[in-house]
Amino acid sequence: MVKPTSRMYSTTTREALGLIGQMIRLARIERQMTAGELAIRAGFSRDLLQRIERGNPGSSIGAVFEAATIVGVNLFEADPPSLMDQRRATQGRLALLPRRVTHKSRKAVNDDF
Amino acid sequence: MVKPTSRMYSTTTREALGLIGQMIRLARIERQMTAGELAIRAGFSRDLLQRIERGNPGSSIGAVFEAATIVGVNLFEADPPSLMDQRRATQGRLALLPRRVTHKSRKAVNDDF
DNA sequence: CATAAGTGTATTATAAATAAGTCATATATA
DNA sequence: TATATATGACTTATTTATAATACACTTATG
Repeated sequence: MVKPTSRMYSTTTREALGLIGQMIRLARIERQMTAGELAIRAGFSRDLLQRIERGNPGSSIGAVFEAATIVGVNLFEADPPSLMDQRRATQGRLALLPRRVTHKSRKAVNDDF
Repeated sequence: MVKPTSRMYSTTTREALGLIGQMIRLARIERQMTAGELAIRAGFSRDLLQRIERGNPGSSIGAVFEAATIVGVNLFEADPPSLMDQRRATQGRLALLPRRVTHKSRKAVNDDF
């Protein structure tokens, strides 16, 4: 069974999506690429690219990131090489935590951080 | 007609997705939230959250951003309030370009930037 | 030790995203 | 002005993502 869906998105999410779409579009135009060209290079349809540039929340994140990468919009970091470093650092922090957090501790927990 | 699909993703895209997934998972655990709790708050299934944390490229970008927002993983900017500013700035730059770039100029173009 | 809770993984149906195509419109160029 | 090209919007067929559910396994707590 599946709900009728029609999901809700926070303002932050919608703004972020609108922003990334605009950035992709701007970068594409600056590079003199047509929507069709970018779509082909990214490996998907022009239709999808247009939805991405419009900030459609349902687009697959892989497609969005792929388009962004091609036109040179850097995700997260202005500095691409740091991506792997960040990944490793994150992995390190995860390793410090208990192997599996299966249970929520019922002892008093200071939850504010 | 629809292609057999099975899309290809660049290394950069796959790394970025893995990173964002890890960051969400880490932030969630640090906040003592279970996967089920975060999924409910985000408005989708635990199944989807787990795919997101695993870096699945097919997940909808709206769902990923929503989860990230809830656990406090900031996209693009460390500074949330700047999001709207960025949006406006981008819109400003777009306004400077010809209303519609329908044609690729055939005059010599310096394409390197 | 028994119980409760969380995770990881798999399965199945259904809803949604996507590809492909078409058409109207706008714009740059000749 | 005529032509070629790009965009935006829409439609339809199909693929894919998603929700719901279930089960084994692990860990914390009583």
